[in-house]
Amino acid sequence: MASKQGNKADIVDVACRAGVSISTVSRSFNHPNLVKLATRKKIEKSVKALGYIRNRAAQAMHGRRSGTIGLIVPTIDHAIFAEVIQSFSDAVDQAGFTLLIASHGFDLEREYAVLRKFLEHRVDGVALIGLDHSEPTFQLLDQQAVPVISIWNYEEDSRISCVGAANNEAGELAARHVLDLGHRRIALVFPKTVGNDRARGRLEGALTQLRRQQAEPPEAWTIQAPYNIAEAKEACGALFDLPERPTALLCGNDVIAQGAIYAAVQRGVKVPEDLSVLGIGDFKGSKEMEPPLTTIHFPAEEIGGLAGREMCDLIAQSEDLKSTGHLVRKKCQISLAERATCLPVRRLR
Amino acid sequence: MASKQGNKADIVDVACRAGVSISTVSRSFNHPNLVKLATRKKIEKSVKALGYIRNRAAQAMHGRRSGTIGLIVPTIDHAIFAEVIQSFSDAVDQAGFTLLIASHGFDLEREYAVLRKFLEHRVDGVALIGLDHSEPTFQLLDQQAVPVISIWNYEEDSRISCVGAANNEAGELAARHVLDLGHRRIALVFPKTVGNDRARGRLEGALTQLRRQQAEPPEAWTIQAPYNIAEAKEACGALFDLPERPTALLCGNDVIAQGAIYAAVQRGVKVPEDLSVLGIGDFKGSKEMEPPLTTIHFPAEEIGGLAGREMCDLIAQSEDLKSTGHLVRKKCQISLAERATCLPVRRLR
DNA sequence: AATAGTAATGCAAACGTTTTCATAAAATTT
DNA sequence: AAATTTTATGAAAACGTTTGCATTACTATT
Repeated sequence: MASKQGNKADIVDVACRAGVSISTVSRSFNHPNLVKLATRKKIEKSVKALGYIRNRAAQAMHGRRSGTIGLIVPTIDHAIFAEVIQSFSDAVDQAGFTLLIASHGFDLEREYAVLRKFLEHRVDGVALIGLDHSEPTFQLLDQQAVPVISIWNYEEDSRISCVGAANNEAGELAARHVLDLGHRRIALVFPKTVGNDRARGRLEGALTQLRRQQAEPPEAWTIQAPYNIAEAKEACGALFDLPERPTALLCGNDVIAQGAIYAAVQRGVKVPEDLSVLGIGDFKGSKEMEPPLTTIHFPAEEIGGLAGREMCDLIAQSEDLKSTGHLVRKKCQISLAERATCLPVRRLR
Repeated sequence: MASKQGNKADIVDVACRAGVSISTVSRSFNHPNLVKLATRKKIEKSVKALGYIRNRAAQAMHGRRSGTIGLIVPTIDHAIFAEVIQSFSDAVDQAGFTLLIASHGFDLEREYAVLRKFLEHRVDGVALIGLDHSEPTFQLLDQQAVPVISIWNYEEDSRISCVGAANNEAGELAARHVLDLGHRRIALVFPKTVGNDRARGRLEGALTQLRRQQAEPPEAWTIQAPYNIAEAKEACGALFDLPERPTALLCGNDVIAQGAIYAAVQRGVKVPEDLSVLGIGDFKGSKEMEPPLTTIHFPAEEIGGLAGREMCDLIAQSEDLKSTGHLVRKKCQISLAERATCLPVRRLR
């Protein structure tokens, strides 16, 4: 009766009921080979009967790991991150970790606050999206010496370990493709780049490439839109309503591209005949769109999984603290996914 | 020097450096009004200097709350849940909680395992999606007497507290609409319903309504497709290739509807002229599609936010344990979002 | 049968906090 | 100026584990 009363069972209760000491109970969990099979059985029975659940908080207090990993993302509510979060989650889950997730809404100050909160919970490791973080964030990470990994971006001189792709390459690749198709009248739709190095890298890469070929777009053709269909559609609509229309549109990601295509359809602008549209990201469903979206493929699942496993490794290493603490960087390959929304320019008109 | 050495600062270190006892330091965090301003300043300075971060694990051990809430979802990688997860996260975040998230991939056994793991971490509350859970899950919840809430479904006789909408009503509403438009040749595309009461409710609601009007679809017209564009597109494509084609398509959610529309476009089947398509869910972007998707609106954000706040309330109540522990149920209203993918049947042909 | 070695267990200290109770100092009342 | 109340602080017990060390109970060796 007393056990049912919400006063949850305790290792002491388990020990009593099994007629052994608490040390033995603890050992039977952590080093089963050190306790006799018969005793283990007794303990197990007692655990079952009492509905005992171990208290990780108490374990964590012992300098043991908390068994948690903190993941801080700009937003959960997004095709972009959902996939990478899922695969990261699966990877660390497999290693027995529990995931703490928080979002900061692209606000680097909130990111810092969340990091602090995670540190209070004594997470064994921290994963961040991208490499753009506030100075206090870097310092805190450094000072607390917590294993940390950045997901999504690759940079050879990154300040922290990273697993991801080179966003500027994605931008270049995208620009090169439409350029190769003969386009010169090219417009750009990208989100705000402050605190978002993914977008910045892509934009810069694209711009570099365009400049190299004397095809830099006029100011009216480089517009801003956040990563959401509604606003992207609206922004692109305005672009299409301009007296001069580009022949190709480079979009910051696939969501923007989708918005752009909807805006085009709405106006009777035919994609790809009247307008080539290129996305970046290759989100789920982009391949199935009609027409299928030409885009730059990012191996989101691979990145998330790799990052998750790397995170676990980093944590394992930090355990035997002889670790030299050097950074690890993994670059994942991106590639052009040529589908149906881009056409050579000569076929136009 | 000793402080920088990874041997992280401790409340004792803080106390020493500030020249006060640890009790005072602890108090200055938890009951600031009980300690003199000057002392508090000293402590604060010491905290800053040492880079001290409180240890919630140690706090949690004291019977205090861990400050965490566990959220268990079928999958993160989904338009459906992303939105509700985000708003739930925001709500509990605002109350100072940290969110533990795990997914079970629509596997109720894994759900149980995850729940156990969360309980080991002594989460202050647990949120689940839907009301379909394994018996052991319910028992564990009950026995551990942890505040729990179910998100997404409303049922008046639910076994646990819930915040959500009535999925069968959504199904009925959807069916009624196409019926009202004069359709009789109606096909159904829904995901597997085992362990997914959202889908089951919707399907049953739709079927009930259709039967009521003698419009139950033939077996070949009730097909299965998971919640993902690629497979939905394929399944619907097969449906369209049948000798007889329905005039209306009821989809289990908006993702399936989108897949269906792509399959239609691919085959030159015009939506809505040749085929009316109705989604359920009203995901982000559904309104912006071309043509804009007619669907059943689910207030995902409202549900997530409400659930988050309710979760916090539940936790607060469980604190003063005089709480009678009665369930709370909140029903959110769904509604038909009439847009452009459904047309009255007489206009066909 | 005595001895050494090993396997299984228990005792008690530690982990980093919070909190109750006691005490000292300051402010208020008489 | 003494007595009382209030405010600020400290000492120590508690929370639920793990683990090093000590002890006891077996097994194998001589």
